Amino acid sequence: MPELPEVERGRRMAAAVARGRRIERVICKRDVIVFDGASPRRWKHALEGKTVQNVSRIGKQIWFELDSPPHPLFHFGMTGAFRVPGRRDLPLAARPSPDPNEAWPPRFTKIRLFFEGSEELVMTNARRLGRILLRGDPLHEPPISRLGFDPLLGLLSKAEFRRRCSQRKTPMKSLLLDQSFCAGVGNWIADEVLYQAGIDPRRRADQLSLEELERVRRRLGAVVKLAVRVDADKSRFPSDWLFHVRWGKKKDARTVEGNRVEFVQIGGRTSAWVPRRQK
DNA sequence: CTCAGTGTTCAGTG
DNA sequence: TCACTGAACACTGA
Repeated sequence: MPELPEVERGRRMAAAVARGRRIERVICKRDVIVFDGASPRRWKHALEGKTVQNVSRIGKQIWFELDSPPHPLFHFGMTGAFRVPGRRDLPLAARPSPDPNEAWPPRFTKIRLFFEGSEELVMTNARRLGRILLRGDPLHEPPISRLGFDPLLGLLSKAEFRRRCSQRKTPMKSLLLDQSFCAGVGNWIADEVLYQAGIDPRRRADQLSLEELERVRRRLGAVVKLAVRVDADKSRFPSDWLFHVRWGKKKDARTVEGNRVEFVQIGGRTSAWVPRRQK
């Protein structure tokens, strides 16, 4: 379930386990898709004995800075996640009491990293749309080099945001999802931002007024910041967010704040919006 | 059995 | 070449 806030939670979890520690052992599943052709042997060789200096994130990409290249880069896709034993990976409020029968390593584990101090970090990926890659200079190579601004680390200025939006004829919803424009936004964040900004998601980016664009920019910054502050724990998202009604089946008869929620396909993605509030 | 899905990429179109 | 669209990818869970 990874958009920027969930990925940032993953980054923090990984940092807590890995930062400053030496990688003692690596176990990789053979998966040509997720590892983009790299063999388990190559991964073992690249990581074992190295120390993790830092864990960084831009958009939905996470990478470890090791003491020497290549550096591992993780992308969760639609279903990926970091896990650590004992459900310590879940947000506090959502953490069930420890289950002694919990399967470990979890189903769909792709890589297990064992650190000094008996720490373990696992990445799972059920639907194999995630990627685990090695990069010599992660920041300056794809996929990271192709990313646009990260709304948490570097929200664009009003003028620059306006300038870039004014050259795009695509629907505002599609633009927000474009990782080369804005890194880390996914389907729920885009819908939430447009709902809070009061903008019809189908409207072309270049046709929003300056005042409307500024509302979008501000809500983008605010939604992401708040979601990260509560560690992507949805139960702590404000109760008036569209988020709480956008999921699941039975799309008819849903409301937020008494207003009807509609669903429409935009750029191939289901978009939830509220005609009464979004013009 | 069918279909949608918190993501990305790439071929095809104008 | 550019901007944009839609299908494909892979597989689970409803």
